[in-house]
Amino acid sequence: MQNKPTAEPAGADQDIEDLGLVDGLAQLSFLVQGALGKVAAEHGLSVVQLRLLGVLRDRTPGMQELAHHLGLDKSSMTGLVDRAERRDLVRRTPAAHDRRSFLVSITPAGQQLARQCEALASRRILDLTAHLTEAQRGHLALLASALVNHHTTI
Amino acid sequence: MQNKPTAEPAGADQDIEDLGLVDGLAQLSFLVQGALGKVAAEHGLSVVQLRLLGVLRDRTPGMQELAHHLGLDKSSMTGLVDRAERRDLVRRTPAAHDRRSFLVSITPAGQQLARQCEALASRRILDLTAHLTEAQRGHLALLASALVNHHTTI
DNA sequence: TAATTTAATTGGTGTCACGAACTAAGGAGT
DNA sequence: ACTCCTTAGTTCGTGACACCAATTAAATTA
Repeated sequence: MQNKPTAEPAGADQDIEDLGLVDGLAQLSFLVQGALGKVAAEHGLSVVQLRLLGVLRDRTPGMQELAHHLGLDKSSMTGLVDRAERRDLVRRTPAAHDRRSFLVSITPAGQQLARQCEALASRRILDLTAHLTEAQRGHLALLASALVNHHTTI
Repeated sequence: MQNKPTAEPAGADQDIEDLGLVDGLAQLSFLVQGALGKVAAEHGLSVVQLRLLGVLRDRTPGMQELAHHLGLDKSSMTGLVDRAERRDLVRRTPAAHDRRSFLVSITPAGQQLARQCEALASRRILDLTAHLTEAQRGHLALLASALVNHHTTI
């Protein structure tokens, strides 16, 4: 997931080693997570908190639902939301029809922070792709979207 | 980083929303990290440990160097290598020319575990891209490689 | 040799993740 | 109504991780 395997015959553009799909995506994900991590850190957040805010931009799910969406255990959510709530980034609202459950929503402060992080993240991720051509960036965006869409739709 | 922005005019293939480069890559990275996390978990590892083994497949760096490569603080490395060493996945060898430093290398057990995880990770990541065409997979691999190569070369 | 830099560790704090056990509320079935 | 079971969320205990600041020991420089 991290090494440079046997070099390919000859790179078309420059000396680009084809890492293969698996290593390529794995390492790409580390790069992106690193970038997001830095952005989050600059605002005193963790990647998970940042992701939480991102999720809540257009949703107001219950704890359970949120846990499922983030791929976390429900017990992990309690602490996550607790910490975010303590910073006034997020709010728990009693659900209308079920006195056991809460709806988690983002606060104005949370929205503002999220927007700041987004802007920064955009710049950082664009930096990551700075050496790609505009066409390549577009292509990459489409391929990533295609992949992601499929797996969030399901 | 997580929402579905304004839909594009009309998807070429199917109803693919273009998330844009930033959201697309961010969400893709979450998917990939999730997949790697599951693979690691199935073998009692964390993503970081798995990555550590990956790095050591073709390197024998010092602690410092390793920390830099993983983007971690040197103090984080001590614990990381400690835990891996405790499981006999990794070994500290005194460096030849500097009695302060150690070279970290992977053990046979570590290599074996790494290979198992690689195989599993390959399958899982291929599953992620199952609905892409072979050409798209190839393209994605090349774009990811181009991006990654640039940022590990620098 | 003395002063500085470097490699790594230690100790302290906080985040995050999980599983197991628990509380409280909703629903089923009788 | 009244058990029985499921569901939503929390609590508790444990461990991995990550950082910073401070420390030790070796190497380097002056």
